[in-house]
Amino acid sequence: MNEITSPEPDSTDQATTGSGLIAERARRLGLVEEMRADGVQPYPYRFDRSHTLSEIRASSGALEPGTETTERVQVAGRIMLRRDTGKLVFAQMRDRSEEIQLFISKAVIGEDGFAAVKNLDLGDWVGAEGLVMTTRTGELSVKVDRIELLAKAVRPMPDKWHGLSDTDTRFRQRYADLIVNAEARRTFEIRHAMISSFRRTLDAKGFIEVETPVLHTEAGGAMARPFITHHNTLDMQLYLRIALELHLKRLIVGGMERVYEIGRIFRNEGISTRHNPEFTMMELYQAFGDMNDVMAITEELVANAARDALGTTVLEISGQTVDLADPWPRQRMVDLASEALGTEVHPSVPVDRLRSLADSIEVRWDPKWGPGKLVEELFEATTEAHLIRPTFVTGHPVEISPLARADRNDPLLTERFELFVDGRELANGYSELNDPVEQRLRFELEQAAKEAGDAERGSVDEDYIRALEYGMPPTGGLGIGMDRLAMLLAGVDTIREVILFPTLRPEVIDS
RNA sequence: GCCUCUCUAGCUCAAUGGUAGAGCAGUGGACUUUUAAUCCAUUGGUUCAGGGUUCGAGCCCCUGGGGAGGCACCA
Repeated sequence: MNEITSPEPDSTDQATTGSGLIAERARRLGLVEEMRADGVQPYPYRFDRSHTLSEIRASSGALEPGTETTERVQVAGRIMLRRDTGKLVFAQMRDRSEEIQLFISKAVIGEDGFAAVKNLDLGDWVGAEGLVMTTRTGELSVKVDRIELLAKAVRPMPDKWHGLSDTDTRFRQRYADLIVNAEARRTFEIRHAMISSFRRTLDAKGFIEVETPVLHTEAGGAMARPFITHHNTLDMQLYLRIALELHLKRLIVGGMERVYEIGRIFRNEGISTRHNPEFTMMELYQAFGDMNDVMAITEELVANAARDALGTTVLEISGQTVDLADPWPRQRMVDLASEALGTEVHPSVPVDRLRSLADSIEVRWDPKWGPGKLVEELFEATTEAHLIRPTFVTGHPVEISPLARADRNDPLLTERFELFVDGRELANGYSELNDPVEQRLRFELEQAAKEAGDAERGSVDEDYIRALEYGMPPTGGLGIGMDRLAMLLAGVDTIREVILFPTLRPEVIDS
């Protein structure tokens, strides 16, 4: 785009008589000025709408072709298409709910009104008043006798037929994407329906929605590199949270019994089709329960969300037909890895043996890793990508699960599960470790690993230990990656499609 | 961070190393039942940026930038 720094006296005239974006914008701004000169407000303050477009379609969608009704409506929306046959203009109006045709006859609306219609551009917001009718081909329409510009679009819309396809533009200018791409609108409707369904399910079960701090003095509750920020007045370093877990469990200590939070968390790691630096997690904690209780809740939440967002629990996932309402298989991580490798995989297996197994399938390993981490790596390399149908993988090693309670039958494993669907991890939960003495030992192991150079490991959260010392009841906890669940329900293959404004490098915008 | 691909008009896309084009949008004209309306005419370009090779570069090479996919890391 041109600099505005060279305004020759006649540059505006030139722009309006030429073409391209500059001229197009100048032409439309010119129309705005003309309206003002005529005493018409091109950006009025409000409009009284009597019906949404879907309401009209619901009540009058079955009219016979060629019907004239006496039902008067006031509708508002954006002009998406225009078909001008001279003294009769057909315009497609769209609001949030629907699209309906405006039937604008010069004989009905009069000279002045018709002249104003001729000045409308695609993308303009208008309010229109008239009678509901159908054309002789049966198209439901509003026969307009009054029309008012509600907001002038001075920039042209993307291609009316092809929409926007450039991913860069779609994500940077999400507004334009939403205007022209119905798929994008549908995806975010599904996302909303899913989140709203979660709240209904949890509220019905007696869970209380809470909000906990985003700014943390220690980034705990998960293994991830945090974003670091700074508070000026306190002159202290703060971290953006990487999980909701530790604060929510403090609330269980406080006696709230059933809490959940749907919140944004931040991880300073790579970006991919499955990862955005900020993403939305739902975590819940239920007193007196264990991992089995929260696995049941997981199944219910996801099945309900599918029902509410899609009207069905049956999904096509990577070519397989899956009914989310069916119970999901539960398999131990060590069994899956053992089966895949044809030999026993377990944290009790000597670390050298596990390392050579890793070598045999070309999994790179770090000498700092213990047997537990190696078990997880072996599972991920052999099995994770093949878990298409929803599957609970259980029994993660203690070494990689510092906040989960040890398995009542196997001290090297925990009562933990992760839910995998379509090869992606979607949820994580466990029987929460509530013994303050053991929790301190686990934290100390984390801290030692961190000091040995593993930036993703944790440290000792003294306040959290103090909370546990007051006594935390037996508790089941769950975290669900809401973006990934939205991907599953919407059937899209990148997380950017379910995040309205995904993280991108800054754009250089010239004027 | 590494590898591969990609970037052309407002949008969607063409263009053997040889005059940068089309459709949509826009402009002018015709048309009172269209459905991406149609028909006639027409405006519009720093081909992401900067270098290089060449008689000649949108195209080949180098550097940089944006984006996408994959790997690594992770959820």
